[in-house]
Amino acid sequence: MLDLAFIRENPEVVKAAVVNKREKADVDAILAADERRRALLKEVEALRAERNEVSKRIGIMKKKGEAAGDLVISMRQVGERVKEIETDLSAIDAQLGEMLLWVPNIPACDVPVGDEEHHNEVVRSWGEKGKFAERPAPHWEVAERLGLVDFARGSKISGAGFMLYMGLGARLERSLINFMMDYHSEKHGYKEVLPPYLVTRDCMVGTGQLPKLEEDMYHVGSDDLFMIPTAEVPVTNIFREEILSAFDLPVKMTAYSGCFRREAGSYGKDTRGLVRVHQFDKVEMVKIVAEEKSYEELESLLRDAEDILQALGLCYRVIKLSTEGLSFAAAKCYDLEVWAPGVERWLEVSSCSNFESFQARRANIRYRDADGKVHFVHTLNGSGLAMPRIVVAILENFQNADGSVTIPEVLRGYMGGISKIEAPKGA
RNA sequence: GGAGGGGUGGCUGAGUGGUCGAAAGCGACGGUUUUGAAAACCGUUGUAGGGGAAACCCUACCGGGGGUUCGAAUCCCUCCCCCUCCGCCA
Repeated sequence: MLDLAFIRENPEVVKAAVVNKREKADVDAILAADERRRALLKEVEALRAERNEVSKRIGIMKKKGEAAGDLVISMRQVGERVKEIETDLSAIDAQLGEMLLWVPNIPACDVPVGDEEHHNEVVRSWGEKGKFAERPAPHWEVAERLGLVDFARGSKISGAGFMLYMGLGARLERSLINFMMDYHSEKHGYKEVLPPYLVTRDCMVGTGQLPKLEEDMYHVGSDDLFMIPTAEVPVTNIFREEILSAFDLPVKMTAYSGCFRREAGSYGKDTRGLVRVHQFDKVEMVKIVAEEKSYEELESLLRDAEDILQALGLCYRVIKLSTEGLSFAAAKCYDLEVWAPGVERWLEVSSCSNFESFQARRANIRYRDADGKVHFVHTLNGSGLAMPRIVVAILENFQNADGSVTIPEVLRGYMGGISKIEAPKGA
């Protein structure tokens, strides 16, 4: 959410953000509602001031045993008028609040304007695309041959897009989670968190998934709870409605969670394999920082995510997203894309974003500086990383001519010491 | 799920219709004193919105929402959360 006073004073900046992000918020309607709201407020506050003052006098008169009937009657009328205005005011407040929830964050000034295809920027890349004698098999073939994922039975249990990992496939997934969690908590100094997977509507509004993305979310109607699409939601909302001390900042947290996405409207794209699924595992990093530090913290967050890819020995590139690629809530975002030779594509495995105070305003997360002044925090998060596509990259990059897959060295301790996944005997 | 008890400022906690944004204590901050510190003493100490050039003024907020009343932290309704006991359960 943007500061209403900021919108009032910089309507052109906000309108440009709406256009550049291809959003639909009506800034002029917001300004009109804001003006109307302030006029009503002025009126009702004057009436309330009068009523407060006279009511005080009535109390004193009654205590002395004096009659106050006339004053009571006239205040009854004032009260009725107050109630009328309050009704109008709460209608306009609700309307204004709803409109504000649809205003996107403003892209940072160094974010390229335009569509993703032409204006995303490759910032750097790391590693080499592996060389293969012939085109490597896509991961679903590797996974099936080695008995790592049972796609058919996953669909039988839960429908298309739900994965059933088996044997060493399940072990590989768990190893990756543990490896990443250990790395971020031990080497990068993040506090480990294990959050709930179901959150309230307020949390979803707080981090900006709602109202815009409601149809992409799994919703438990009987309790009005949402399955989290990312651990970002519960973890960022840990400090919702709180005022932190400047001395507690930066807060750095890392969390593993299942992530649940309906992916409505994306049928037909990436329907095979592990690239786009309804439920997946992800290790997330969240930072809560003072505003002057947030861009610095974004760069270090990005490096923390890159470290994982480098440790796994996977070739990747860093993309700075253009305005149209930015999510609704982000001011700036880097994507990490890993090379997958079997599907011959770069796959997004992390988004590292700075939300500035956008989420903090929605979730009301603030901090008190050394002088006692209260400010909104800046929030950031980044995947560190999303599992399924890392499994894709491992299976496709590290497959051998004999059909086996070599396990990256950093995972071997987590995999019970084995260095290769081989086809089950007799298969 | 049932029965009972609670939710008040950074914390503890008083307040059951009127001058209460809220006693008291603790903590924090500033000052006096001290070589320095502690103690003692004095003072300050919530958030947000609106108005104003400013000093400052007004309004709202005692878990959330609604109601009664001239007036609500206080009475009523409703929802949420916490505690105790019972039930159920991985």
